Amino acid sequence: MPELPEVETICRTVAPYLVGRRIEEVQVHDKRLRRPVDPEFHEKLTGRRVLAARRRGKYLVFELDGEGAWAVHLGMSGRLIVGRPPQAARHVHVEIRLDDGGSLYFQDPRRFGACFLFHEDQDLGNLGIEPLADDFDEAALWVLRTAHKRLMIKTLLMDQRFVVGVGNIYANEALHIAGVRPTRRCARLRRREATRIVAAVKLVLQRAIALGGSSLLDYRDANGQPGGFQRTLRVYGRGGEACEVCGSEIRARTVGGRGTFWCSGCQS
DNA sequence: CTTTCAGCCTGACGGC
DNA sequence: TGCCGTCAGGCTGAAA
Repeated sequence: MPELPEVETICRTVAPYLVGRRIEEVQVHDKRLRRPVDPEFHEKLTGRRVLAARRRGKYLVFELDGEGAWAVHLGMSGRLIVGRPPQAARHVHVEIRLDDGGSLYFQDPRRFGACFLFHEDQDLGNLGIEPLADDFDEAALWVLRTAHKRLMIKTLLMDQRFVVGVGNIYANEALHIAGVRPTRRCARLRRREATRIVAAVKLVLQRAIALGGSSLLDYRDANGQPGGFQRTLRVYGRGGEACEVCGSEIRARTVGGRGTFWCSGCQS
């Protein structure tokens, strides 16, 4: 499930293959993504040169010569694969050939992803603060919590309009590190806790990027998960187990339709 | 305006 | 072995 660290890692690993290259050929095999692929996508992309690769929230953005940029969202199950076609060639929806003979494949079994051309970043939607940027600090989180006092803190962290890139897994993990229950209403947050949450979000994302860097490019892993990351999970998916920090039981419930986990001992 | 929630989709997994 | 039901999750758009 690509969240910020996975998208960041993919961005870094794909960039050397794409940046500077001209797109020679585009084949769209299946337009039926979450956001249907523009019928003219292949015409509009063919012949363009990729000038840069960057990430905005969970979007990969490839700057192109001429007007506009190309965005890829991986949804739940999307992958970008460079080099050879994926071993299981099913669900490869977009295939791109570059001027150096290289290829890029967009594969997405669940088709929750997106692949489109756009002009301004705001066309990507109303996206919030980048959590790893300096402007995501205690003061920024405090402003958000004050504007949305009734929301649960986990819901706030996961809402892309407020903070981008933090998905379900990292929201759960960050709040465990911060010692704050996911169900806590923003109104009842203390300033000190906001500080801890900011630090925990940054920590968990940076740690995941560090772990994700090695195993993403070849995608041998059946799930495309960054190697080693799952072993570091402290609460996610561990409902009923004992917390490794304090031994208390890890609780589980649904918050906003998402699996939510916290330690009954070290999160208050 | 804000907040909630069903629905999109396939693969994995458990039960029988 | 295989069939069936359930669940997972990011995001959208409609409803409350």
